[in-house]
Amino acid sequence: MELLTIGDMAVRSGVAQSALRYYEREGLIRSTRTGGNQRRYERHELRRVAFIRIAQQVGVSLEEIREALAALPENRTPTKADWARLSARWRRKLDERITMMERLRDQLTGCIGCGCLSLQRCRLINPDDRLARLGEGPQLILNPPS
Amino acid sequence: MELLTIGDMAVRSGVAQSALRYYEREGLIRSTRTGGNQRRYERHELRRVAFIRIAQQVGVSLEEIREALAALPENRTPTKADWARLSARWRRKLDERITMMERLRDQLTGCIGCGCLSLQRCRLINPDDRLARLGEGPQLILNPPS
DNA sequence: CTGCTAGTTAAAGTTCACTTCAACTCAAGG
DNA sequence: CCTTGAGTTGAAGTGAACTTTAACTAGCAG
Repeated sequence: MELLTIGDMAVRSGVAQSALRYYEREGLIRSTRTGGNQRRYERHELRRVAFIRIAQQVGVSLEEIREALAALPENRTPTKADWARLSARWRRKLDERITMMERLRDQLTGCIGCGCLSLQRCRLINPDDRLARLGEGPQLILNPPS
Repeated sequence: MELLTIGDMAVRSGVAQSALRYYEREGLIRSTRTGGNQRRYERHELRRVAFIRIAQQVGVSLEEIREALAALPENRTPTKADWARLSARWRRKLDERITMMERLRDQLTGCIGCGCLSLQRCRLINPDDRLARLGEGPQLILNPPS
């Protein structure tokens, strides 16, 4: 089995056929066509789909994922090195997101102690007036300092 | 300033007025009305809004948040203890979510080494055939064992 | 009273990520 | 040749979480 049908892709990736067609329309994955106009996928497209689903779990939009995948070569099958680069970048995104959630958790824990949870007013969520210039809302959580 | 107008709420919570009205329609927050039919919010409603936004950051739907907030008393201003109970439950949700993202990160890191990312086929994402009966897709990530 | 700002409503519109539908084609088996 | 199963399309529908719009009212300064 050289190329995969859309049915194969759906079963092996756990993603609905309609979603795969949608991803293709949105430029996230690609396929060639048979004489009878049916899609055929190279096996490495499964990795793209895997990457898409993993990135979605992290809360990344399809638009951002599309941009990230654009870093992969158009004309040749991506190598391990190509995927490694992409995955390393993504690992950083994941780390940032985990850090943000840990901060959120720690602040919530703090708020259990003080009984607050009052956004701007709460020194645990917004401990520094300096943050005020960044805008309204719980800045430390929404726009964490990098 | 005893009660807050919707404008005050919007500024102090960083949430648009239209969103506040929406939350009220959906039963997430409450207000009283003036003689002229304008909304007036008690200050503790700011905490509800804070909680809503924090929970959303964790990826919880408004429906789930509504159910959680239902644990707060209807007839009296929530006490520190009320908020502490709610926050403690939420902390558990946050911990679970963080654990899931750490697993995701570690698996992605593993895949940088092996260059894979092939869903079912990848032993790092789906290391045990036993998982197959749970359905298609990268089960370890989508339905992590509790 | 005139303006002006801040608030009210119901209803319609928006974005994202898909799914569903209707009508159609293609390839293989009997 | 006929049926069946898998595939195709564009268009419309879905649900979540809001936002926008239009037409209206309330409260206050001058």
